[in-house]
Amino acid sequence: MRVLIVEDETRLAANVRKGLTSLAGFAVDAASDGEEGLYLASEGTYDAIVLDLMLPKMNGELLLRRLRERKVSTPVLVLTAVEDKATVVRLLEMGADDYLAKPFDMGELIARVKAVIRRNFGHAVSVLRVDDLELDMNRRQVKRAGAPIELKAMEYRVLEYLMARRDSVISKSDLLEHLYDYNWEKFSNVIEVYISGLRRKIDREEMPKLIHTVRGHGYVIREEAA
Amino acid sequence: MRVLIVEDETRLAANVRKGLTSLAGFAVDAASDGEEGLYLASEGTYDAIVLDLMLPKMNGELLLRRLRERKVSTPVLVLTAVEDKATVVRLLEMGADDYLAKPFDMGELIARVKAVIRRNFGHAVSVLRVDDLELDMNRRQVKRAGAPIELKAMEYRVLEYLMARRDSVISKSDLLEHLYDYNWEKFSNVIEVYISGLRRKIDREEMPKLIHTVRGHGYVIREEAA
DNA sequence: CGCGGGTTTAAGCGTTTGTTAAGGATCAGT
DNA sequence: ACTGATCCTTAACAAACGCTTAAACCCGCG
Repeated sequence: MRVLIVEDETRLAANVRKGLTSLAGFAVDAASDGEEGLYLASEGTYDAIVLDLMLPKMNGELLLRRLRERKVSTPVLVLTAVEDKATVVRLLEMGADDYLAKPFDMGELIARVKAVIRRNFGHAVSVLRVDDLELDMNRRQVKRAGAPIELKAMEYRVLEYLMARRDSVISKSDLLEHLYDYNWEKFSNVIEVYISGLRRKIDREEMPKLIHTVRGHGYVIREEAA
Repeated sequence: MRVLIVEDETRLAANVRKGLTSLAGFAVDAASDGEEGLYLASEGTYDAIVLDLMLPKMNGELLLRRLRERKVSTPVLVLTAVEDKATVVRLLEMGADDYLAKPFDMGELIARVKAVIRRNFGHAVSVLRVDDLELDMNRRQVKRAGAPIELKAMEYRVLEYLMARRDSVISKSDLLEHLYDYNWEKFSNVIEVYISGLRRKIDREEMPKLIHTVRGHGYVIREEAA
């Protein structure tokens, strides 16, 4: 998962970034003012945006409006300085997905960000399931047929993204975009290496294969029907 | 997707082409001077244009102006040699969609190109339907009568193009133009081969035929009325 | 400063795909 | 029905693609 933070207080932004990367395993980009934030957010490659309201150059409310005008539907979690009912209602109507009053607890922020992402992908619960394979997004734990499986951080992230979009074919560049920060891609076969590792651990021996490659397109995770 | 590069440094152009084709899977044409660039761009068949400012015969700024005068709205990403605020602002007002200062990271260029294309398309409807045949552009999945169908990359692209223009007769050269780079005047029967493959998978047995050939003109995909 | 895990790059190898080519089938005009 | 043109299908092969393994790299920690 890839998250954008739009926040001018660099101290706070650094904390949030640290929390989201180390605790949630997300790729995080940060923008320090409204214009840069809108610019990055417009690319539409993020799975969620954490948006402060008080910002230089363009305030968060305007940013959100512009973003929705541009038909970017990335879920947005708003950080408000004070509990201002009217503002909050307006923001939610404008397309914000959740809000959090400062000062907030880091654990709660992480939980909320995960929640909006989950909702956006269309499942309310935090356990993703495909056949007898399950992935608990909160505990960061994976099981196949009840047996726990140890994954490296990157393997987990690849699997999580594939499972969040089960039944859809995900291209390698799509995966790269959502697993790494920075706005660029790599000439590399990392993804293939991780897929290889995942298969060794998940689709082993005589079990039905869940990770399928669609040559020329990408990968899907799905239970084989026919 | 089809992208035009207007750049006189052939070395750079070759790199960009390689990146866009191999990583993003786009078809790429290149023009080495402004006049040729404007000529090709005016055809309006591109999904994005990468435009250098310093060019022989006609500079990029003029090219962009002419292009917009002609009401061609293809998104344009400008490559500037130096970070010159005034120029950049003028270009953006003139209808450029993004810019990148040289030297740039290849991955970043690719990401930006994809971003402008995404923005331009909005989140258009992504599932095409003809009778009981459906093609989901997001999932890259094709079904007939509910049953999923496996297609090769090229077969998929042919089908996608035909379905996007359902009910109109598409000539073979039209298909070739959209599936390959510009300089494709070779005699070839590739299209016939793909159509053959598609029929075997889609119009099978006793199902009503959806892919029709119009002798001397091309192919149509439509549900047979009479 | 070296160790160790995780991450990334690089290279070899087997498989699939894109493309060409050739022969058969079908169509339209005579 | 004959003929030339157009289209369909199959087979073949080089190139592209994806998988795997091993080695290089990186970074935190002792």
